[in-house]
Amino acid sequence: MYTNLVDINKNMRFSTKAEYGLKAMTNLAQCYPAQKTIGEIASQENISQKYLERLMGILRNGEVVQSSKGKQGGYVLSKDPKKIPVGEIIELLDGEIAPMRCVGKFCSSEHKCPSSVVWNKLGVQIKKTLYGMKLSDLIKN
Amino acid sequence: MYTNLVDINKNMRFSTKAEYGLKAMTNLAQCYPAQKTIGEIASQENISQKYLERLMGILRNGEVVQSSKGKQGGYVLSKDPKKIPVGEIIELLDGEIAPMRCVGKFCSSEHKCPSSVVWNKLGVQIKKTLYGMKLSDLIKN
DNA sequence: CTCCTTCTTACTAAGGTACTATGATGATAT
DNA sequence: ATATCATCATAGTACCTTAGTAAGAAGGAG
Repeated sequence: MYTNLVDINKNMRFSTKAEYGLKAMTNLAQCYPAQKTIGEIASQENISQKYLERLMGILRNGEVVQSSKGKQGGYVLSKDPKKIPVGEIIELLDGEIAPMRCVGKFCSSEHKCPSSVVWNKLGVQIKKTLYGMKLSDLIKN
Repeated sequence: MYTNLVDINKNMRFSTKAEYGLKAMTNLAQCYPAQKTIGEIASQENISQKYLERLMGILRNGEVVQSSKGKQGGYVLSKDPKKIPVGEIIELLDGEIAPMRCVGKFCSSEHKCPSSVVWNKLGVQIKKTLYGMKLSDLIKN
């Protein structure tokens, strides 16, 4: 028997950055258009506050949230949850979605390997799915 | 600016195991029902032979290929390429596809987080896409 | 018996994730 | 002003996975 080279897929999986970021965003969506502090979000979603600070920084650079400093500071969504696609949040945090590295690096357009069809088709599917869902679809009210 | 916590997505990407394995399988599909040695496949697809040996072992355990040892030995597909879904090969090599760990570990069925909707929906989509494609779809003839 | 294959385990370098630690910066209430 | 409370930013670390390499055992064909 092979030693467990394979057990459960760690590939083809989003990081906790995406998980935490999406949780924080849905949390903010639920109180939109009110604001909240990172401390509140972190404790409600059970995320390390310090780690979440960094993630929120990325989301702020990506302009899906706005922040205000100092006392009475906090975070707000910068748009209506109906207008924020889930895919945008995930790609901000995890980088562009591309299920395989062979995009222009190994497989150039002249020397395409047959399996590249799979990765391209899948990439399109994933993006379509994630950009079709909006933040507002994730909250019950 | 944040130091490049994020640059290009390394998550949500298949490993080279899946890449190499799929290349090897399409290679075998092209000469089906003839057999080939690992050495031939490795050099044609530009993969480390030793590494490929291990991957082929996984595929053999998964019963998508059959092997014969010794001189005149080699590998054959165990079924017609039309009957081998791409998803089967990938899941053998990379493990079961689940885009987020929250399947039964953190999010139990009673305490579902809103974002789990995303991961579940996406997982279904990905599997549908990958099991819809057969090995025969990847070869031109 | 000796080639030529597949089969198996053990090991390792490089790199990424998921944080923690430490503090700077800035707004507000007193 | 100054204490307080929040965001903003950099540096460092423990752990784990990937993507191999190294070394050889097992077994069939001639």
